[in-house]
Amino acid sequence: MKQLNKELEQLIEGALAGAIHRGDLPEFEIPSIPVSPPKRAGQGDLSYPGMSLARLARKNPLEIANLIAATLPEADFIDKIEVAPPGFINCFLSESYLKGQVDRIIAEGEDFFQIDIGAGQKAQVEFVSANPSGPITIGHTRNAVVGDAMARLLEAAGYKVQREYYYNNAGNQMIVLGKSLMARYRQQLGEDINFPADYYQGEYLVEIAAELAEEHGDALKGAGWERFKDMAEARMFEWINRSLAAIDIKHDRFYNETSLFESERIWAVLEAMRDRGHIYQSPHWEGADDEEIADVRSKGYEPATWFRSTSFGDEKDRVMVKSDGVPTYTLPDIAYHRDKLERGFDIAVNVLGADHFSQAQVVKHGIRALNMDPDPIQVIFIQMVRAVRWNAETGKMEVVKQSKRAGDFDTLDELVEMTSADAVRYHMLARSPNSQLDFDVDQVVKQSNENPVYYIQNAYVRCAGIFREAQERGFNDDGADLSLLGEDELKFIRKALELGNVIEQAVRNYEPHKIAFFAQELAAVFHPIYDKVRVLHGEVPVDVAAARLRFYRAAGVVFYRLLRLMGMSAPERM
RNA sequence: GCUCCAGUAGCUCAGUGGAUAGAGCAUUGGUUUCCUAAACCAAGUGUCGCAGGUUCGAGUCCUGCCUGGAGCGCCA
Repeated sequence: MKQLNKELEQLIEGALAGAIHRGDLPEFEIPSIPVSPPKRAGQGDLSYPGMSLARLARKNPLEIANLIAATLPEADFIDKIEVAPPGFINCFLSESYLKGQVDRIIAEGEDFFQIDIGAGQKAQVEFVSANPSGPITIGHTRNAVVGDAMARLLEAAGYKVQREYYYNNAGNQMIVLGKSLMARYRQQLGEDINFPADYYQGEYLVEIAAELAEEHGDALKGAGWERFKDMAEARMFEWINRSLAAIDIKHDRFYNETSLFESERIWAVLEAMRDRGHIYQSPHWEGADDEEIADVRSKGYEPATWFRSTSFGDEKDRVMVKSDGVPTYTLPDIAYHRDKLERGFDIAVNVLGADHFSQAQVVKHGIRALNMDPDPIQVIFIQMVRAVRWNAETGKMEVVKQSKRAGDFDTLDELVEMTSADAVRYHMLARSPNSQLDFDVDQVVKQSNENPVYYIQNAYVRCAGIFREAQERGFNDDGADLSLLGEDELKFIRKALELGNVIEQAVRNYEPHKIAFFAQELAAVFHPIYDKVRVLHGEVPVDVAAARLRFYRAAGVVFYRLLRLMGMSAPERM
């Protein structure tokens, strides 16, 4: 389906080129100025600010606008062009074109506004990537929802998309996880043993230990922490997948951090960086001040392996391999991203918590140090999530304390249990990733008109309801004459046709939340029409009813598409 | 101290350098012989954190400052 704003931009640019060619305007490079829907009625459906050209064309903006309007070629979607001071060119869409879109929408179905800015290029979205040491938390959930929506939008924009989870199953944390489970298991067997403060404290390890004791009795008594690590990891992996599946999220690939160790790729990466002169051995980094040096001395460190990331603009150099010979998290992370780029992704979106900002910068420096272009790596930083709740006594929003007491929650599982997968997805998505998110527990729990989740889904339900009823009455939209549609229906079509641009903006700016706001806006256009524009009613002539039924068929298609883009279900009934 | 994010209606937040700044919730009043009222209609609320600057035009861009959050580890 055409993106009308793009079409109009091209027509205007063509008209400008013609005017320059004829000498009506002086020679200048035509800038790309976006056409957008104006805010007010009477200003048309698409608007181009001709004033932007005044300086370049050295001409009165109104004159320029008039010149363009007069020479703009005809197009099937344009009804008329008006010029408004100080220099807007307002385009009114043709009614017959709009009415015809109803059939186009139905024909495209689930591919409604499948655009092609990706042109089949390979894109990857790496998201969640939570450490397998505990359940998916409310923070991971936001990451999951944003990442999956981004993947769906990239698909809608014509990219081939792979969803990947970087599975941090290497490093000290996994050792601690294994030892924690081992200690819990022994406690289950009745041993009175110390459980250190730096072990994983969560109740879930106690539960797993209890299951192990049930299954194996004391048969695992002599097993080492490695065995417990493997069992803990397997359970965590299964748990994480189950939690994510509950909100309809599935990764195509889990990329194990350990594979980078086993294949020795991390060492290859380190050597490649060393060959280019970015690696050195030292007890402290080259730019360390006296205080840092004194600190290092007091700790008695042997020399470590440093990456001179300051060459790429970093504020200090970073340790790649600790003095005990164990790599930091950063080295495999760089190796991982090199691998991503070598797999040939044109876009590699990385959804990360804002607390990973510095780390992501270092990885990009590392990629540059390998003489590779980090440009395909695009990072969406997600700001913090807090669960909040209205306190009627203080009259303020309050942060919900994370606790296991009834009513409070801090995991995805509990969140879904208290609300619903759809509610979680919508509310986590309907916010700019750059904004901190206050997740209002009570509002999400409410299943009423106070909740935009159901407002949007109900639009689809209503479309489905009309069809159910029509079918029962033996009525259909065969041979519908779309010219019988009225201004209300056209209003919906106009809004629905903005979807292509919404998808493009969301993809180009890596802002998947835009789709959630658009869905809400479109539902707000739909519901008043539903109340007003009846199909199965005695006073509606049969031919008009058929046209309207076809319209609601198209509306249903659009809402289905939107709900799927957000990863939400499209129920036929509430 | 440095870096990043945010500050817009009572609350939670949208807002492509364009026209008279928007939505949901909350508040108030109304609507159903008709496809599910989880809906609709109507009403009110703004120093867009502050001060400068750029521009024909700034909530949006630049500079400085204030407030809140995140980061600045031989953790992952």
